[in-house]
Amino acid sequence: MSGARCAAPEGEPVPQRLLAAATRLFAERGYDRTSVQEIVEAAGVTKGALYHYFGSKDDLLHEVYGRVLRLQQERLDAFAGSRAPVETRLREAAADVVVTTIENLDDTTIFFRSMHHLGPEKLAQVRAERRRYHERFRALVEEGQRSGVFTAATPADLVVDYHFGSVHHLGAWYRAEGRLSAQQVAGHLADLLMRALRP
Amino acid sequence: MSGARCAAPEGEPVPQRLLAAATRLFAERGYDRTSVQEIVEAAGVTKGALYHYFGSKDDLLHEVYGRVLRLQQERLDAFAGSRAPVETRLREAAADVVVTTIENLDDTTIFFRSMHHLGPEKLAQVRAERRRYHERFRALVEEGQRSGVFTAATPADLVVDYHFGSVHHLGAWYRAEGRLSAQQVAGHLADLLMRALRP
Amino acid sequence: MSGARCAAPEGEPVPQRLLAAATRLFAERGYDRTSVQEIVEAAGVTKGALYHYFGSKDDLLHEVYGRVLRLQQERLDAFAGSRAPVETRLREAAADVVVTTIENLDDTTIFFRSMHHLGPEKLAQVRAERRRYHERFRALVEEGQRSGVFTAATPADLVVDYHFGSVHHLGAWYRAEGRLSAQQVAGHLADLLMRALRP
Amino acid sequence: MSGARCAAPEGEPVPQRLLAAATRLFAERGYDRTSVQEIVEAAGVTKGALYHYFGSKDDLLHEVYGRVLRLQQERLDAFAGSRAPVETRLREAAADVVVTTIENLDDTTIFFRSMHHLGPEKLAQVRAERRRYHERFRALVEEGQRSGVFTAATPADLVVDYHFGSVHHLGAWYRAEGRLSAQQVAGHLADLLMRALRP
DNA sequence: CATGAATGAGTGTTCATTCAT
DNA sequence: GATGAATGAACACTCATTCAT
Repeated sequence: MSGARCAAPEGEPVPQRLLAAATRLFAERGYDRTSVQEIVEAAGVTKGALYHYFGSKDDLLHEVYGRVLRLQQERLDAFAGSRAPVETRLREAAADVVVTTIENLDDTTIFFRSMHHLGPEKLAQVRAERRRYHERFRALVEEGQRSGVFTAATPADLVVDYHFGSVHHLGAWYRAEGRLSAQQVAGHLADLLMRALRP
Repeated sequence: MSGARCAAPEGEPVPQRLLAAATRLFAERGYDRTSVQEIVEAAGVTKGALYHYFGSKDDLLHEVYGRVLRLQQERLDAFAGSRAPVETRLREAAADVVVTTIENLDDTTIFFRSMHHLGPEKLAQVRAERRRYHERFRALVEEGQRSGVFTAATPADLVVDYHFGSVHHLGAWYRAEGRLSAQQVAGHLADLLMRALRP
Repeated sequence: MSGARCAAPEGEPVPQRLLAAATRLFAERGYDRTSVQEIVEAAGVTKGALYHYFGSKDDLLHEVYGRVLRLQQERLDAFAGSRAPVETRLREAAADVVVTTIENLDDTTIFFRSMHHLGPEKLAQVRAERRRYHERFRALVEEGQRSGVFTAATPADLVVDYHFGSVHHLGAWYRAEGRLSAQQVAGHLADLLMRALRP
Repeated sequence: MSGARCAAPEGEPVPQRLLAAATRLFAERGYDRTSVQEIVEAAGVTKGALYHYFGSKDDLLHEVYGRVLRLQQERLDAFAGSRAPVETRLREAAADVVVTTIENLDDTTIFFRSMHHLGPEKLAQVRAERRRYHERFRALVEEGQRSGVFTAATPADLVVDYHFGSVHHLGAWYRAEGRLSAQQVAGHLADLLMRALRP
């Protein structure tokens, strides 16, 4: 009866097991095609346990978002805050967001596909954090434009949306078993961005 | 009974009214947050009428897809087939897909967000048409790379995914009432692509 | 466009084609699993045509019943009214109802399975005709019992229900492609009845 | 709120109440004239409760079948396995199936009228159990035919179908408030069978 | 005579959530 | 902390029937 019968090991704490199961299922079949029943079965717990730790189904979604937002914000802060020249900082940040997106492809796929299932106040919160991330990235572009190492022909926020568009889109085509590693893809996409910014 | 009480004018034929209502609602709140009941109310008809013309809810989605796929394929064919130099042809195609995406922002938003709700065989069909579109675009990039007017540093399909990523992403940020017109956005995004391809 | 494309030949009049199609479909999948749409498609006409000739879906059922009731009543009248000895008359009637049931197995299967779908007044009418048929048959049994050629140990109506039970049940097991012909089955069942009635 | 307002007493467990309500309604108006809504109202619970215990509407039907099949199989085993002479064993089995059919007339009426509403795999299972029952009964007939106490003029399976036909048919005419008790009917029908088998 | 678009009440089923234990 | 029976509103979809043409 006990032991390692289910995918989620009983060693890990219940909330983590629930979150892991939900993440996998949301990415596999989408938020609304996944029932709470399926999540608790995959996590090897009962419905009561889920509602003990999470207020609702979309709380789970919110937690997934929190995880990926926190991760990306932290990494961006690290790259942007270095003392390297701006083109190095932007390049590394641009490549890193690709790598971490691929490494957490489930989370980010869910992010961009299921946002609209959050309730209004959680959605507002997520959007605010997202905007902060965008602005931080945009500041790097603007810094380079002001100092002349990047062309100012294109408004900085368009540049940011251009790059992030391709990042969002990774879930639509990137396959781990494919020809290119995460690092190779990141290198190529960062190259494209840097070339597009040459004066 | 008569008059302009509902959003969908009674003058138009019922199938068009249904499709218009569905498109708007799918774009506003997503495919599965939209009930069939809401669609028929918005169109001013009854459920029976909907199922008289469409086999299922996801038939409506499929019709939206058909419309946008046909439109984009035709426009790409026109641009790609011209006699202009390859950099002109690619630039115009790249800008045009932005303009038509913005002009049909509801349809394209639905497209990229709700694809996974189609049944397997409809999904396969849509994906096949989508792939053809991609390949046509990629052929332009490769032509330029072979003739040396574009850099070959980045594989052509990555370039295409890079550009289309930003196109898919338009629905996430473009607002008609914003600062930039569709043409201006298209010009900027095409510039970014062309600069990224400079040798 | 014209010709013999559909199962129901266009040569036959429309009401007959409808009735034939309905009979086949009712027997195949039951009354409620058959939609009016399927009937008209199988008959190669439109819904309007059906409602032109028949007042409702259960009118079709009623017509099927009428056909089989009329047929069986007529045949029973013929056998019962002959001048042969009563044991011959009963035996022949008992065998004949088996043969005609098998020859119209679709109709009779529908009859015994779908009766309860008729509206109250049609149901009453069918039941009345059915009862007349039963009574006619019972009269033969009683005649033989009074004259001593049949045992009177079992009440005549139980005898009739015994025999008709096995007739109703034919649809559950008889297969045209099976080992026994309709006549052989009829012979055996009539034998069983006659032996059961021996004094 | 409390009290004896509904047919199903609140003392009994919910699944039993649902099954009892379903049995009664299926027998009264047939499987498909009975809606799930009517069943839950009769049982005094909600739809959610029904689907908590039963996977689907036809699961209810299947449960009814299971009950009657189990009962009849057990009783037949008891009678067939006794040490009495074969004519006694067959007579008692033939009479007993009539008594238990009458005592569970709702269940058996449903059985013979609604079988075809089961899904394919459930139907196959029920048919297999039914066939076992038939074969057990047929073995008794064959045993008597081999030993010469029964005539071999009629094939044994025809004899079995003859008798079971009349059993199936009981629901069509037997009324508890009628002239004959279950035992009396059973006696008469067993008599008919035994007389029909006399050499 | 016949059409087929349109109706509207109805179907079985799902599911996030609650709460007595 | 955790259970799982029970809720109740919502869901996509069906279909016999009607009626303007």
